[in-house]
Amino acid sequence: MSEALEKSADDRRERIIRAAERSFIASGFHGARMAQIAKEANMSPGHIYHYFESKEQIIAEMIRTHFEEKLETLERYRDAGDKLVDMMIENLADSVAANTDPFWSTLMLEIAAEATRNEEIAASIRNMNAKMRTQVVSYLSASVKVDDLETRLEVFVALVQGLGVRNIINPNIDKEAVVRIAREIVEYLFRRAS
Amino acid sequence: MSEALEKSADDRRERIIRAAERSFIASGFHGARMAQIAKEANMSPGHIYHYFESKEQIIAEMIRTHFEEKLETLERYRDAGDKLVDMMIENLADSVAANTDPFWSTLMLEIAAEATRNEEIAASIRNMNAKMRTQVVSYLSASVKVDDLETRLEVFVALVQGLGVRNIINPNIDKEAVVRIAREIVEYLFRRAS
Amino acid sequence: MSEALEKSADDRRERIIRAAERSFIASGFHGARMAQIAKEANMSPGHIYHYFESKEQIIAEMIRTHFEEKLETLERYRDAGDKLVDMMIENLADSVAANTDPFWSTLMLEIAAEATRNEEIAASIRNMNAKMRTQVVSYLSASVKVDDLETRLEVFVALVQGLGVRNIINPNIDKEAVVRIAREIVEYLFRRAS
Amino acid sequence: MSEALEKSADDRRERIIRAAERSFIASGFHGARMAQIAKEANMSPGHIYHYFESKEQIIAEMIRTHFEEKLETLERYRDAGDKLVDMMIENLADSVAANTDPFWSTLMLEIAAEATRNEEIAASIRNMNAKMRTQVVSYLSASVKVDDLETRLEVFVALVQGLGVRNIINPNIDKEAVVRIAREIVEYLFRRAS
DNA sequence: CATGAATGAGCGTTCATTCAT
DNA sequence: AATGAATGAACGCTCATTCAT
Repeated sequence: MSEALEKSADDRRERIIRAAERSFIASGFHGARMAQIAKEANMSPGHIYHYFESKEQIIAEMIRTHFEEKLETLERYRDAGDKLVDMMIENLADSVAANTDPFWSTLMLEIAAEATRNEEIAASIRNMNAKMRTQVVSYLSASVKVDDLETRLEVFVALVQGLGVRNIINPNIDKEAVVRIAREIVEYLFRRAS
Repeated sequence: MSEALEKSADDRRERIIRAAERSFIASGFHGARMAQIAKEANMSPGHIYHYFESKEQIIAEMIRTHFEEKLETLERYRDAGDKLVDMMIENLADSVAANTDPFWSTLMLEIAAEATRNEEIAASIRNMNAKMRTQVVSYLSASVKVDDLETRLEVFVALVQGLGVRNIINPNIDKEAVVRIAREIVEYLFRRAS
Repeated sequence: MSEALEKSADDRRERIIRAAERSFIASGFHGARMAQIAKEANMSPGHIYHYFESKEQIIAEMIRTHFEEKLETLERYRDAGDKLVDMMIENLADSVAANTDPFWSTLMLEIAAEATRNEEIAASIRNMNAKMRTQVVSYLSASVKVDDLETRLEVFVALVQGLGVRNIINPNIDKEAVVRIAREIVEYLFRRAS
Repeated sequence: MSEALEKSADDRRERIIRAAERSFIASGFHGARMAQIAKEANMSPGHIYHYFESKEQIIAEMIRTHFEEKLETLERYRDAGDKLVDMMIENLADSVAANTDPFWSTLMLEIAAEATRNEEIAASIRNMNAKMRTQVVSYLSASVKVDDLETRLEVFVALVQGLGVRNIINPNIDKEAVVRIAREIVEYLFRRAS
């Protein structure tokens, strides 16, 4: 019973976070109203406070959840060995698609903007980003032998995330063409370099 | 006299926009209070409404002003001819520095986020961005003979702006190393391609 | 069985009232939360509503209980006869102590304040106070022969309860010295007068 | 101009405090709603916050104002010399009337109750009460030569304030008769003692 | 009988905007 | 033109009460 209840409580938290996410995407962290989130979560505003202490906490937890999911996604590259760059190139279309997804890119924008304002969240993001970077660098370093690997990775991530921002400003970019070019850049960054 | 007054009114609008910009950078579009903007502009809150109809309008106008300035900046590349890519490469350190400047990148984030919420602003941004793209493409097309030039330009801009976002999440990136790598990417995009 | 259940129900009501009393003393009528009362009563918040219709009703009943207990206490003076004033003087230290007890005086304050707001409670208090006064007057009239006995009693009660209020404002009063003086006032009120 | 403005601001604060006082008497500190206070003050809720930081601050300031007024009232006894006790006896009817005034006694109740909950206010009240006590003791000590003067004063104040509380519980007390008896108690406390 | 999850009205407070001067 | 006092709608959040189990 206790376990069932716990699961249920986790479900509720999950539901609230997902509802909040939708609201945040639609209205921004500040524009999203607790009433709106409650409605999205099929819940009364008051009840949300059984699971979260404040709107602020929901934002923080949603961000954490997002990064954790990203981190898990990286696991699939763990045992790629020297096929990692191949995989990256193969998956590049997916990566670009994911980053230019209007929902995700909007959310990333909100998160980054929040980080410039809220030091607690900034610290948490820096920390989680460092974990991800360390992980990917460790995977890559097996096959990519360059001393500026971290910088190259940062450039790669900047490119992909930058495409997300550009897609907001100009949604007409030819994604296929972009992927074609990006692929060659990845080759340059992680293959010709090795 | 009428002209003097008009000029004075423009000065006031300009002063308000600059004040708003500082406030927006410090607190975000939503977080900036009209009272704060008024103080920055050395003006009473009420008086701002002689020059702007709403905070929303100030935001819109500030964004427009920003893009206009960017557009003007591009003018200096007008007569570069086939030296344009050289110039871009030469100026890359400055471009990266400008885009990773916390003030500017924060503002860019706010602007992009606002565009996802406010269709009027989104349209205006798309329009001004198209102008800029057209201009740069026309400059570049003289020396860079590729059929996917627009896409390459988009990739370049994504990279540089992406570095701005990354710099918020990870302010420790080695900018010199980044510029070194970015330079080679620009070479690849616009030179080897030619 | 029905009787056992009834008794049990009364026990529960009693337990709730005691729990409420503790909460009211700690936080005031308004400040005490139903959740807090429920916790004190080792009961779920919802279950309290099987025994009381509302928080308001708990307050009313708690006040009634208090006065009933006071009334019962007075019984011990019933057969004092002409020793009653002696007893009052003897017990004065205890009376002062009881009235300056922070718990009781806080509660008295809350009750009096509530009476100024809630006519139903005010009426109930007036009624129970009248009963007490009648009782004490009847006991006293045996030995104290004055025509303004009721007034003298009221003055006495005012003094003792007033000490309770003063003790909140100035907790450093020398209670022994106060009792010494109060004793002489009681003598004056009920003895020299006789 | 600056002085006129300042005066006006003080007027507003005064008006708010008076409005709050009426609301507090009617509904208690907690029961009184800012909207109600605003209405009483002929002001919008928002505007109150130009003059006070919070409801809490209004309460604190109202209490302070009250004590200051009381303190000023005491000034008239400053030069009474050995006529002071005569004056006290003469003014007793007024003192009792003032203390049994439903508005004042209700407010005193709220203040005392608040002091049991809010240490900041408790400290402020203790402090202001000490000032008043010191002042009256200094006036009285000229003519009343007893070593327990402070205690006697405390007993006197307890009696008069206690009558205020009693008057809430039993509004039918014969005030004239009470004053007659109280007068003799005052004589006993401050005259026979000398 | 008993729980505690769930509700939603209503609170104190903020702030873009308006208005009197 | 210019001020800043004034407005009031709307927010995040609380908590007495109800309801599903």
